[in-house]
Amino acid sequence: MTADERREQILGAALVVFAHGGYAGTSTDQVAREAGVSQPYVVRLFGGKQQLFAEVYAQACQRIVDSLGAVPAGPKARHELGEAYLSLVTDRNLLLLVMHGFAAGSEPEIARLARWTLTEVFRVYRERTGDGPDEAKQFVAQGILINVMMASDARAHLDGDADLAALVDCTFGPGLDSALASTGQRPASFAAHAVAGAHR
Amino acid sequence: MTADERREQILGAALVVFAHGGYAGTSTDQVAREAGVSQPYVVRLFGGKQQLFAEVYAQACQRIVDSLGAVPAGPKARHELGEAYLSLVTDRNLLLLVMHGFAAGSEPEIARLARWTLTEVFRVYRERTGDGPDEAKQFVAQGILINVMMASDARAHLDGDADLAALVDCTFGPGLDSALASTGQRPASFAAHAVAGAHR
DNA sequence: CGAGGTAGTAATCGACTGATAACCTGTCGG
DNA sequence: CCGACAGGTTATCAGTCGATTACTACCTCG
Repeated sequence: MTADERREQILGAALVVFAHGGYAGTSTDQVAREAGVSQPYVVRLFGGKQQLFAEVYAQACQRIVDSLGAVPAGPKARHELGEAYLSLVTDRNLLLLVMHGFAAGSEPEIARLARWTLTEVFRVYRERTGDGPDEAKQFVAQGILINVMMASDARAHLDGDADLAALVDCTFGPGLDSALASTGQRPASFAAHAVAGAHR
Repeated sequence: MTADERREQILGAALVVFAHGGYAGTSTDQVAREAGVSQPYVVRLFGGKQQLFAEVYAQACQRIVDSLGAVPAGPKARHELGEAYLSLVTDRNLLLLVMHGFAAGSEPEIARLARWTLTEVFRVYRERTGDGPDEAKQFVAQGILINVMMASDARAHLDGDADLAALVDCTFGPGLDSALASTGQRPASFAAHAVAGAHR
């Protein structure tokens, strides 16, 4: 296997384990085992744990921005951007990783990427829909709320809590269940997508 | 010093360092040094690192819910709840800790507290204002957006980025700067507040 | 064949971490 | 004075982690 392919494979593995444990809570050895390679190789390929995390996080942010950016402008853009986002958060690993990034305000580079992602989503929404800043802000806020609800696994704990159920109900609008029907942890298409994205 | 006083003092110190590094990224020794005691004492007082974090996190969630819960019902409730929240996030440590909790969906107990906090804010908002679920959801979403913007330090990075500036502008409504005028990292009143809150 | 580059691994190390055990110290009732 | 308990420390340990070094297997081109 070429080094580029390995890189993308390890990035995929790192997404899974970093999403679960965050940066500090995950060892390079866990990443290596998930990817099926040795731990020193992971370190050498990426130059260190920090750089590995930064690459994984940057790739995740890029995926979000790319996915929303692919929606064309027009009267249906509002609806399609919502659908695109719901389809993104179907990947729980992506979602959890983004959350970890939001909490890592201590690391300047990660915080920068977090700001960039928020700003891009805001900008793309305005550009594609023609809406004003307030509507765009509400789109972003709603997206983050969805993230938090998914991260804390709210949909699996509605039992007996009518308030939580009401919050979940109106957070995920209609058309949610269609998007979440296929909640496979890691979409089979991702590895292929990542490899295809490699530059060679 | 009484053990109860020490407990509250250490909880305050733990809030600061956990907010910065998260659970896994913070050692019990860092907590101990911040509190001015020895590391084994921290471990023994709380029974372990996990229990310490759980207590700190629970206290933080409680502070949020209590603060919003203190707002009386009435026509001005909408505005006062917003003000109360803005005043809460003035404490960057509280905010960052909550973010870390949102990202820690792996730990069931932390995720439970996160859900509980979201639900309580949602419930209290509806009860105090009489608004419907959609308005309450938007309040919650806006609150989390504020968290994320503060955590990623967006207000300090507006330079040259008109989109980010627009997002920040309409995220923090008017009356923000009054609330943030005193953005000391750790309000001087907090330590006293914590100690005063001890049950003795 | 053999030189050289590419893709990896095994072995190992120093630093750090959470936890435990044993010990110290002031104070207060009898 | 003295036991005893609450508050707190020093010393220490076993495990884990990120990183480095040195090695190996394989391919490819002259």
